[in-house]
Parts: sequence; C-alpha cells; structure tokens
Amino acid sequence: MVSKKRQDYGFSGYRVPVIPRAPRSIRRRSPRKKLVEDSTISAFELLAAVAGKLLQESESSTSSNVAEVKVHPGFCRDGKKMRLPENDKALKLKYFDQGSCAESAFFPEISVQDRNILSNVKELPQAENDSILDHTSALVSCDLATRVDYDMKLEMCTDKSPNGTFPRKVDGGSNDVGDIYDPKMDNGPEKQLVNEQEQVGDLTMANESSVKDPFEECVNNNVLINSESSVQLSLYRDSIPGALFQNHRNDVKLGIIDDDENSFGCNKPCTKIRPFRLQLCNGYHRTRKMLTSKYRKVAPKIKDREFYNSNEGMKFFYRCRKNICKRERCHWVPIKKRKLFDHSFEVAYDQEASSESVYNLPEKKMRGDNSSSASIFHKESGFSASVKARQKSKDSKVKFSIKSFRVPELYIEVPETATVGSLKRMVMEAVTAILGSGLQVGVVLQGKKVRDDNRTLQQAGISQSSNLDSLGFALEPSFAHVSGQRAPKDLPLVLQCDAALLSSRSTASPIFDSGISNAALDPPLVMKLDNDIGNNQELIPSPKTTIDSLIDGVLPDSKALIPVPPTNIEALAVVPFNSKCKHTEISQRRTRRPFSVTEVEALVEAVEKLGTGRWRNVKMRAFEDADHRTYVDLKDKWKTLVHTASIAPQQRRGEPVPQEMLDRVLAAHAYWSQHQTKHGKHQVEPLQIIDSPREIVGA
DNA sequence: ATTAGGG
DNA sequence: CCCTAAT
Repeated sequence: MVSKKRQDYGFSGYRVPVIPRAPRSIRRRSPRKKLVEDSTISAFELLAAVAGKLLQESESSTSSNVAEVKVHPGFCRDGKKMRLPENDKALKLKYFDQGSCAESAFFPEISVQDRNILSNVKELPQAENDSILDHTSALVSCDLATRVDYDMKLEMCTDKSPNGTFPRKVDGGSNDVGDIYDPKMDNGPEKQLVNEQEQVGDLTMANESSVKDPFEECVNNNVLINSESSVQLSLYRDSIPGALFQNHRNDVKLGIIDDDENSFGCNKPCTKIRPFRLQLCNGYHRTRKMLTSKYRKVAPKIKDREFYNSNEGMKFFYRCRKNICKRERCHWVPIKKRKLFDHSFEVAYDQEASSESVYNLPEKKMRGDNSSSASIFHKESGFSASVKARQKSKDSKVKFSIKSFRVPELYIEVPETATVGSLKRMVMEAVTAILGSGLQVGVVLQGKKVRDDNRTLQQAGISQSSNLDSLGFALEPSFAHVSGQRAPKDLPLVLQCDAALLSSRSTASPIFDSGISNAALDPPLVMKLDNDIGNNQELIPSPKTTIDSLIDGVLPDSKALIPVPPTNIEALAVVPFNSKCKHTEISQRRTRRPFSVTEVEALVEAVEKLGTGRWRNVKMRAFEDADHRTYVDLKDKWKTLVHTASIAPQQRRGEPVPQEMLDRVLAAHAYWSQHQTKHGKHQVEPLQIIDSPREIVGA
C-alpha cells in the first residue's frame, strides 16, 4: 500500500528538505579524494553512455560527440572490475527497491551496439584534453562538461582499490557469543563461524557471476545507483514520422537530465560519491541488518549522498531515520533537490535566469529543424516535463507537444514474497495518488514562470518568433490551501530558505508555494541564500563555476553556487521535516506482532543463558531468522514479560503466558539482576535454574 | 550499532 | 512499539 500522506509530503507544496537516505555509518567516511568505488561511477558513466550513443546516432560529428563517447571506454574498463558489493540477497532487495520501478524506461536501449560504441572509441585527442583546461570560455558547452566529467572518472578509477574486490566485513557477532557456556548449545561460535564463511562464499559467487558481462554489470550497477527509476507517464502524441524515435531519445535524455546526482557527482566527485560507496560497501553485517528490517525500513537512497557529506546531515539522518525510514513498507521517498546533468550546461540561459531556483530549463536543440525540445523539471515537486514545441510559421500558431510528464520518484518497498500483482497495484496506487493530489501546470519561459494566466501567448513571449527552446511546462502541486502568511506573493523563494523562517515554515504550510509562484530571483537574494543558508542545492551552479571547480578538483573559493553541503543543512531540514513527519503521518507504527508462547520461550531461554544485557546476542541466538524481531523488540518483550510476571494473573492481558514461563522470567531476571551482564564475558555463569524440574540449563 | 530506560 | 540518550 502506499502511504497516502506521502504524497502530500511531496506535492502539497512542502519544500522538500534533503532527506537522508544513506549509509548508516558516518565513521566510514573518509576525507575527500578517497578511493571511490568502482560502482560509484557507473551511474555517470552509464548515463554518459546513453548520451553518447544518442549523440552518435545524431550523426552530428561535433567534438562534443566525441567527447561524450570518450567517456565510455573507462566505463567499460571499470566495469570489469566492478563488484557488486552486496550479497545476493541484498542485491535482490536493492534491485527491487530501486530498479523495479521503471528504469527500463530510461535504459532500455543498451545493446550490443552500445558496446561497440563504447569500445571503439579509445582515446581522447590531445586537443580535446587541452580544451578541457580552456574553461575561460563563457559559453559552457556540453562537451566541455562531459570531458571534465571524464577526467573525474579517470581520477576515480585510479583511486580505486587495486584488486577491485570489496572490503567485506563479516560480522556475525560471533565473538561476543563466546561466553555462552551451555555445552548443548547448538549455535556455538564455531558453527556461526562456519555459517558466516558459507555466506561469504555465497557472496563471492554471486559477485563473480555478475561480472560476466562488464557492461551488463555496469548497467546493473546503475540500476542500483541511479535511482531515477521513475515511472513515466507519457502523454506524448506526435504524428510526425520519426517522432517516435525522437521521442524516445528525449526520454532518455530526460532521464539523464533529470539525474541531478550526476551533476553533483561531476561537481564534487570526492564528496558526492563517497557516501555512495558507503552505501555499497556496507558489510555483510550491515546488510544483514538492513535486510532484517527490510519490512519496515526504506532502503537508503543514494541520491541524497550530498546530504551525507556533512556531519550535520548524518546527525539529521540519525534523527530522522527512525521516523521515516524505519517503518514503512511502502511509501514515497521525498523528492530531493534536483540538479541538471551536464546537458544543462549547454543551455545558454543567462546567469540571471540560472540563478532562479525554481526551475531549471535545460533546453537543447535536438535537430536542425524548427522543432525544439525542452526539458524542465520542478525541483520541489520532482515533476519534470519534456516539451517539444513546433512552430508553424504560417498561421502564427504555436503547437506544443508535451511529451511527457515525469512522475517523481516512487519508492515502494514490499516484501520479497509479495506478488507481482500487488507490486503493480502499489505502483498504480502511488501514481494515482500523485495525480490525484492536485496538480497544476506551470509555464516557464526562459527561466521565469509565466504567472499571468490572462496574458496571451504572444504577450507572454510565447510565440513563434520567440525562443521556444526556453519554454517549459511543469507539473506543480496545487496549493490552493496554502496560507499566504509567510509567503507573500512576491517574496522570492529564497527568503523562504532563510533559517529564520524555518520555524514558520515548518508549521505553516507547504512552503512550496512561493517556490512555485516565484520563479525569478534577484541576484542579491541569491547571494543571500548563498550565504550558506543551506539551500544551495537549490541553485543551479553557474556553468563556469562548476566547470572550474571540476577542473580544479576543488571547490570554488567563495560564493560559488556549487551545492556544497551546507553546514546548517540540518537546521534547514530538520524542522520542516520533522513536522512533516508528524503532520503527514509519514511514520507509522509497525504492525503489532504479539509474541507467541513459543517465541517467549525462546526468548526466556536465551535470556537465561545470555543475560539481560546482550540483546543482540539474544536476537542472534534465538531470533536469528525472525526478521521482524529486533533486539530492541526482544528487550522490550523481556521488559513486559518481567512486568507481566510480577503482576497478578488477573491483570494480565493478551495471550496468556504459561506461568512456568513467567516463573522462569522472574528467576532469570532476578539472577541477572544480581550478576552484571554487561562486562566480564566469562565471569558470569548462565542462569542455573534451581528449583525447576526442567533440565538444568547452563554448564 | 547496541543498550538502557522512559513513554 | 516508539523514541532518545548514552555508549
């Protein structure tokens, strides 16, 4: 099922903060320039591959095409070394999480032909390399961006670990189990060790089998990485021959453009990618843990890696993870800020327009004719639309063909045991919910929203004589209920980003509003925002700056619009997010699952032996396969058991626990209260049941 | 990531 | 079961 409220979250106008969905471990993050996992680059590279192919097909043999295709060899080479770091089960999960939505809509075309393309182009001409450094040019072109991208990839590649294997930590916690004395214990350390080894072996096998086809693997990795697996609702109609093809091209392009991560990754490979790697690097144990709670937790999303570049972000993540991520089987993942892929750099929109934070308008002349296409997306809502406008010079009519609106990411998580049919229904629910949540269409022209509905197209500048390349449509959340208090009509959006307004924003309403209604920003405001209020990610990096930073491998010194992880992003995100959590009931309680007597018995037995302070071990010992029982659950259950045992039988509720069990509970509780559980591993003997006819437990 | 304890 | 603080 789909959490109904989720949609509100994404579309009611709430300015989506950066939602953490990343690796749990902060500590693993190493300083920049650290090695980057092979797989981390594949997202870029696959996209580049697709783009390159498209360009190739377009048979326009500009240098940019070469440059784009150039990217690929590294791609494939790397592919050979790629290892999918997860065990097979994890892979399934991940693929399911991120790949099952509709990635094929964006990467359906990769074929043998692609591989040829990839492998044919080998070296980048020196001249082009030189031109990389020539970033003084005001006009940033696609190829330049791509070449820089390429460079970054090289850097990443050289940094990777030599053998390409994955550091895999197997932590079954067996060491801690060494103090179990019960000789009858069937689950001793040794056996656990064996089990773990077996699992490692499985992992290895799974990995190797997936390396057969480097390219394919790359693709797979991409599925993993590129979370742009969005459902696409195509409304496209075009009677023009060949349009289908072009349409498809645009689809792909849209997918690329929409992948903000890529642009981020290009901008800041070191910081952007690392969390990614963390994500993939999760050791067995961690993966296991994730799987353990997979029914109620959403898999971390990679897209937000920039968020995790800041410690603040991690803190935030920790704080929110439990709220959002832990519990839902199926829900939306809020749409993150979106950035443009390198195509956007090609757009010659002026700096003013580029500063406005609401819409990005990557336009690109696709062909030489008088048709033009534009892709836009609305960052807050995550909606994007690809538009094709065709001009008919005769009758002064402008014909628009809105190719598609792209639905923001849907994130659905279902058990492996769910049926395909139920999955379909879930997706359908999600899409329906989105569409039904109230949408309106915005028109954006040259980076500015056209707000006056009464103007004629001509007046608005939408005419055949105007530059329709810069025209875009956007699906926007309908914000009829938006309270205008904090969002005066013409208050630029940026102000909303001011930390001072956060509180109001959190309580008030979907703040989204002003974002929608105010497209253009004044440069001063931009600067203000830039003053590290944390919404930098809203900004479109100035092409020049971006490229500079790319080439230098360093962040631009000062006010650059690079989406640096803001220091106080937490402040930005936490407040609204938390409130949103509550208001939208994003967090749901887990379904109650009362302990059966059998479970209670297992718990009691485990606690008798292990004590009351080692719930993790208890979990592993007695509930290893009960994914829905966390060690916290066990601890809580023990707590209630103790309580239950200490109250009168008449006051007990629920499924009655045998008194004998409760006696054991009390005995164990008393015993372990005496003997500290915490420290000395071998200094405390397991509970010896004194007066029970049962077998003696323990040594 | 675990553990402990309050809600 | 949830949430938080403290490890």
